[in-house]
Amino acid sequence: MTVDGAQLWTLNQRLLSVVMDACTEELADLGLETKEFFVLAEVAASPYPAEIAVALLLPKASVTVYVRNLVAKGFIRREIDDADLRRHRLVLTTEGAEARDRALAALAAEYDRRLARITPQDRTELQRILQQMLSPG
Amino acid sequence: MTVDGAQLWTLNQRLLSVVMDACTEELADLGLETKEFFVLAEVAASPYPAEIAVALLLPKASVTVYVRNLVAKGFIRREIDDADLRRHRLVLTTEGAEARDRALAALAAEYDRRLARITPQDRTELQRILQQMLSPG
DNA sequence: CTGTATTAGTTCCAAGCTGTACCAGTATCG
DNA sequence: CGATACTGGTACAGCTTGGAACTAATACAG
Repeated sequence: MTVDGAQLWTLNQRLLSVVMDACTEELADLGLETKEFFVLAEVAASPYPAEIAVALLLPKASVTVYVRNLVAKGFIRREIDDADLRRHRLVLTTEGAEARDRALAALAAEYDRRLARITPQDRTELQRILQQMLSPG
Repeated sequence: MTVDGAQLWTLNQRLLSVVMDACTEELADLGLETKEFFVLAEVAASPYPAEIAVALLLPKASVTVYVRNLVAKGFIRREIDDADLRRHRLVLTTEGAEARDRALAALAAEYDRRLARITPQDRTELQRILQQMLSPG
């Protein structure tokens, strides 16, 4: 018998909601809104607003807002890209990198609380499966 | 711990975003906003607004709006609960059930497109793992 | 009964998000 | 070079969202 995709999806969806909800307060303590955190965490991999928008499936206008906030909070810094003067290269500040790491740790801790219920073997399994499902194509 | 919880979380999060984004248009064709769909899909299991709010981690005020829209679209109907006159028992209309099923099918199709990359064995595996992680505690 | 506390659902309005229009810099073509 | 098309980022107006206050029904104590 095949596993029901919709059911599986709902299950997964709910899991992520619950974990994120549990972390919202800790993120706030670090001075981060949920959406802002996602942007902050993406800066290292995608240092330009346009790239972040694509990576996170967010409208450009929204990224503008989150970046503005993150700059105001001193978590990131804008630099002008010498190669393309329209671009704002985003750079993590020391505080930004620290906040991001702490936020990721908090998230991992909560997720780990869930992961702890399954065996290490299952965790490796899970990672492999998700990676496979997410791979481009 | 060999598997990084934060990484795993991000992976999973991204997968769900991508799948949901891919379905948004199809849901719109059915006359459903994304959030409305979640409410519609929950009505059968949680027939009262307050229950839906708890189940979906949504504020009551938001549920009010989505329910209003779903009623206006003819997907659900309000009935007064004889046992408790404050309560609005929500009932799926025929159109509502049909729209929900089609939406779920679209979602499952997209998720299946991803699931198709892994073996049936892995799917069962995945379901078991997620269920375990989500179980109350 | 009356008074107090609790719960279901709504309304109000402030805060948040995003589509659209826009400006500035780049690329290409003649 | 000048015209046209495109891309990066921002501004703003309009819609969506959700916290707080509110109303109506229930529960229960005295």
